[in-house]
Amino acid sequence: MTIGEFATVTHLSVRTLRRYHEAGLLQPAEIDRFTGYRYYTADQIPPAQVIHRLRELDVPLAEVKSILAADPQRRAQMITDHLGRLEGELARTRAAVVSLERLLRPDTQDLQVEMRSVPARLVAAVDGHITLDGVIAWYDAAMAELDAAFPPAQRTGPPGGRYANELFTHGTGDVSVFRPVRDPRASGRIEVVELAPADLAVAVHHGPHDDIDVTYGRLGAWAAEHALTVDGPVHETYLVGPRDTDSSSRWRTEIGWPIFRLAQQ
Amino acid sequence: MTIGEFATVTHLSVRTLRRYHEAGLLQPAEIDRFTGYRYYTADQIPPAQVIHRLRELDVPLAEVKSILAADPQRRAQMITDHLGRLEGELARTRAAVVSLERLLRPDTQDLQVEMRSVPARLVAAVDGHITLDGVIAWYDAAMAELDAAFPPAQRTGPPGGRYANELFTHGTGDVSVFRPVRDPRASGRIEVVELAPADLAVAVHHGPHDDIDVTYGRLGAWAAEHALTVDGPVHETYLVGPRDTDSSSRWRTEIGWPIFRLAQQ
DNA sequence: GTCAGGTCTCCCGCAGGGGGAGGGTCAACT
DNA sequence: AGTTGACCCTCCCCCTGCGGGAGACCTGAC
Repeated sequence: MTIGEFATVTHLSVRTLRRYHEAGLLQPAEIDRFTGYRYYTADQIPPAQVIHRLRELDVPLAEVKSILAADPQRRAQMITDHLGRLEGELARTRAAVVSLERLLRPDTQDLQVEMRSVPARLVAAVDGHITLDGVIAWYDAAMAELDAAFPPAQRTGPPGGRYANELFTHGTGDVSVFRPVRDPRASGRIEVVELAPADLAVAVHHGPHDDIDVTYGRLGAWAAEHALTVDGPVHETYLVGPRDTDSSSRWRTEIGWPIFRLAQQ
Repeated sequence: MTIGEFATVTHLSVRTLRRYHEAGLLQPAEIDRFTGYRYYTADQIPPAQVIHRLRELDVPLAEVKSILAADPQRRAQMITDHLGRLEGELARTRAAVVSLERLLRPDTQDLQVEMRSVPARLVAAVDGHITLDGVIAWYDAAMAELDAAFPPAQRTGPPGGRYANELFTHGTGDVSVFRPVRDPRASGRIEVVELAPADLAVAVHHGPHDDIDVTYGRLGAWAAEHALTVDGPVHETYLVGPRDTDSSSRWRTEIGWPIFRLAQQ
């Protein structure tokens, strides 16, 4: 079969077939050494269709290649993994829809902002340098480790986190989650850390974190209107979180942004 | 606010803000005429967040721009339209998953292929030149028009369609859907057309059309093994379709591919 | 005045494709 | 045995939305 006939039979475009050849996904059965013409055979139709389906699922070409090269069991695993990623994307899309709706109706109530000086304190913390996509998974794992190491009786306050601004503006940055506990000690990834003191502008975000950036924005607007500059990593304190309630609409997250030169205002 | 501060507050990257400015999505409140420095104000935070959400929903920048420019009612309509498209994508993704599973388990039964000479016949048809994404919507509308013009008593056989191969290989092509009826006559988009005679290789696809290309492929493989060349637009005949049953798994679609020079074999 | 960190513009990269140029090949006609 | 039109080849540029990095300029705190 010539490439055109093969394209007709598989419902792929000629260009796409050439690209798949170049990428090593689908080697033509025969290539004329003199003319460069690609010739395909009927038994290449099923692999072409598998590639087509995987591409419909937005599997990157490189991953398609390794899926095709893997044995059936490993292949099933890779496909399942990818479907899991699609699930995650779907959840994020749903959250964006909900948040967009909220965003488009005008604000009903004003944001309560409080200035607060936080002293230094010793906590059990897990640090990491991570990317924005992985922040949820990383957070869950780190917090689970802290919870396991320090049972409720030893805890002296709600857990918190510090997030470098580059995490949001560049997609990657330093993150730290911590728990204040009676007797902090290192174990596994957990370290004993002294949190630096800070002057914070503090507001509370109600509900799930899908649109927490709205509260960030309002807090930033407040700072701008008061001629203050936000600076340094943001502080989050999980007053009410997934470990405390089943309903994410009841979550309460305190957001604290270090305010530059607050003491000298 | 400088662009960096604004980026921190909105959780957008500096580069992205510059791009949004260039694209005319978000004009900085002030631009220094001498240095080119962009300066933003607090009331630009909400629009920036709306843009952020729309981009999370994969709305193209151009469309974001027109959404922002539209009045609230029209805006809501455009967003609803986009969510409809996302729904469609989701459905297609689900179909691809199901079809991929089918594809990865080996074929259970052979395909029955029949050779058939179809004589010319006069039908009521709707023609169009369409893109692959719009084929379902176009088909539904055209078939509804045919159904309305010719009530069951006047119909003399199942409806059908002809699809140019370029539709699949280049994403756009000529399509025609038709119904054989007792007394074809033109009205609206409906024309009276004489279908050209053809020599077809015919197979029946069972089930929904999500993986109809698998049957196409098997039919193509059959043709290749019999040293025949598929040529010309494919014929589909909807023996059992959505108008005949509630369960898409009971659909039966006859696929006929014109075989080149069959008569001289 | 110095100097680090911000900011500017401009160019290149990525994915996975499409459009088109310019030239060689195939196969069905006369 | 040509001719001719459809096919195929490679190569380059463009699209989207973003990131990386270079080189130059600006800002503001010491």
